[in-house]
Amino acid sequence: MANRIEQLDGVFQALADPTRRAVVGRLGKGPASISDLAQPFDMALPSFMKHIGMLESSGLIRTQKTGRVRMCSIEKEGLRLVETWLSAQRALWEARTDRLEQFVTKSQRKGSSS
Amino acid sequence: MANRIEQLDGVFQALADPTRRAVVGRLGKGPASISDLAQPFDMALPSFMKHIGMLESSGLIRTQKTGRVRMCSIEKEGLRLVETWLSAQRALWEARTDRLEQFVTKSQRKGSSS
DNA sequence: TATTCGATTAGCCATAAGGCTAAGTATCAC
DNA sequence: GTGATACTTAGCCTTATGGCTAATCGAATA
Repeated sequence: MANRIEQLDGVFQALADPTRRAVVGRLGKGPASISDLAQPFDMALPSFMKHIGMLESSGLIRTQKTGRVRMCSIEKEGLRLVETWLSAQRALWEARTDRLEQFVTKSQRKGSSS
Repeated sequence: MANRIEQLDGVFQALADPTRRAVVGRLGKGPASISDLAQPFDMALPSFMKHIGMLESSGLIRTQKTGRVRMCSIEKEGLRLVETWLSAQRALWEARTDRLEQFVTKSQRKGSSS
């Protein structure tokens, strides 16, 4: 599973657009069809479809076509990747909070101000 | 604070690149100069500087020049934005886990894998 | 069966991203 | 004050992103 890292690229990239984050937010409340999802956005359908495509290929959502309707739902594992990465970062910087704290405390004794 | 949303664009965009995530990871362990940070990457300095620029303008890192050296450090508030957004999403989908669970279970019978 | 409706494909366009080289600026070390 | 060091600026290139229109395809429906 070395491609976890590459998948993170896609997930973050997908989340870097407000339309796509809104879609993720909407799908967080429950599945919806493409046109349901597209309706709030002032955008041509093909443009919107590109967003859906990026969300799906990044693994943030899942879609399935039934008849002529394509239903979309959230894929929890997508956001979980982000959570995992984020936890790792937090772990890093919290591991050195003590040292930093000491440094800052020392510095403030000499320089004061805020 | 309506621009929180726009700032999220930048933060996610910044994190969508492995070089930049690596820099964030490195800075999580402590501050470093530009050339220290650049050294592990096989990339011309100006290219690397663009990454630093994006990280800084997104609010993920802070930099400060002293003499001819520019020191970079992590800006915790940047990643905190992501954490906040992520919590909001989790809150959404956990509020309806039961219904989702049923839908997902059905859908997964047909597709998905890995 | 003819229409309409939901989605898709194909192509175009402008801008941004991510890389490069070459040349410039400002310290710092001699 | 010469030269090395650490960035910075300017400009170029290629590919990706995010938008559009027009035309197509396959269900559903009248």
